[in-house]
Amino acid sequence: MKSMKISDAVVRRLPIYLRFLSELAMNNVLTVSSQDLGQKLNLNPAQIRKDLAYFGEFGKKGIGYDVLFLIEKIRQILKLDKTLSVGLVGAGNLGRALCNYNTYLKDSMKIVAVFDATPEQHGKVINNLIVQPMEELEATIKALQIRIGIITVPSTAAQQVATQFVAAGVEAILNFAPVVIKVPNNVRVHHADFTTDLQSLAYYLG
Amino acid sequence: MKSMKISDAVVRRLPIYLRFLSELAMNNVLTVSSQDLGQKLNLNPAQIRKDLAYFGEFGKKGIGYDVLFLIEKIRQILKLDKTLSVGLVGAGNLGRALCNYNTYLKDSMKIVAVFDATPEQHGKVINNLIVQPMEELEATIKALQIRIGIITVPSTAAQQVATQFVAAGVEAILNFAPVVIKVPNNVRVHHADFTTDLQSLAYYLG
DNA sequence: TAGATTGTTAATCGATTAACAATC
DNA sequence: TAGATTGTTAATCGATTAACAATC
Repeated sequence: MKSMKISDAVVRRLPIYLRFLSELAMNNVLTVSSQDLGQKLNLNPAQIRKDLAYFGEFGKKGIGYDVLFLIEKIRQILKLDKTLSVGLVGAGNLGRALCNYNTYLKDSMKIVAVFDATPEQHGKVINNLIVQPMEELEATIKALQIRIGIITVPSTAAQQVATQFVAAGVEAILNFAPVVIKVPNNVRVHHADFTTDLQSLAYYLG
Repeated sequence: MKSMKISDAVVRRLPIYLRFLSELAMNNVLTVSSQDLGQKLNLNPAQIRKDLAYFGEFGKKGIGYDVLFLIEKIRQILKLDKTLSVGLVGAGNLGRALCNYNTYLKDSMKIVAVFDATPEQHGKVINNLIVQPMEELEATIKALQIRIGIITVPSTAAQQVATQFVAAGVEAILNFAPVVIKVPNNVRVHHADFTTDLQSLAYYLG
């Protein structure tokens, strides 16, 4: 069980469970069944039970899952039980917008440094963060122990930024640039490219 | 072949092919093999051939695919050969950032209307678009024949906006709010939620 | 022709769902 | 106890990959 390989599909559902569970907790709901969860999240209850069972026996037969307990467990699984530092490169419109999500991400993650290649941006303040030049990227990432990088630069610069992130020791990258970037096997990349999302949507028009 | 059901996984790769093919075209590359494509896009060549073969015989044995021809075909498949009108609700930081992608989306899609619930936003101009009140949503969507909607409002308002979109005749929705929204079966929703992307990334930290 | 590459079938792999004994 | 719901196995479903004849 311990060393079983968990599929990405499972991992990507965990934050969705977490979010809904947090909402339940805010409403003082104490327990929830896989049936409830499935209904609210448009997922099969068996799938939810299976997803959670990969990591332990979190539920009680006949009762369901304790909301607060499950929140704690999923936080641990996702390594969100401590605050993770995030660095962002690209202080354009999108980058600045993302910086303002810090309040939403709350305790689990925090964007702690912003970089940009254009000198005009340097020194500008975004949500209490000072935009730094690229030359300071490596030193800052190491000093602040940044393990996750966000890329919001134009496509043409994305690969170069990814390479710099990796060289500085970043372990995971969220890439918003509409281009496939390549990194070593030990670094994880997720693509958050809304242009491809939009284009694939068009296929489903009647 | 004509009525074969294409999986979402396939549809979501088509825009990625399209983007890279456009880049090749800009560099005056005339043909490309599935091997080349696979290498550049981190995909299996057999998968690429199979994806494309769902829609027709676009390649030439021994040669590969004609770049311009394939671009045209994928545009047709994705219904991107004519300009699609897009409406956006939520003129916050993220919404404003997305409006500036109009130039990138070029001919295939265009955000043509922006709405917001807060009166302070009404009348403001974003990238040549005037922010309209929600009361005008339905009339504007019908008048401009908007078929795709983007939601960039807070989670608490997302479901309501989705319902309004559907009522106004929108056929596909890209939801940036970190919440699962429900729509009728004939409407397609894609979730573009970077907070869950980020949280699932954390799982892969060493 | 020889080499390259497609389109497609078959094999493999993986993910989802159904079913149900265990049990709260 | 009776009803509800888990954890898990088995069945199903679907997606990816390998292999190769066809052919440019």
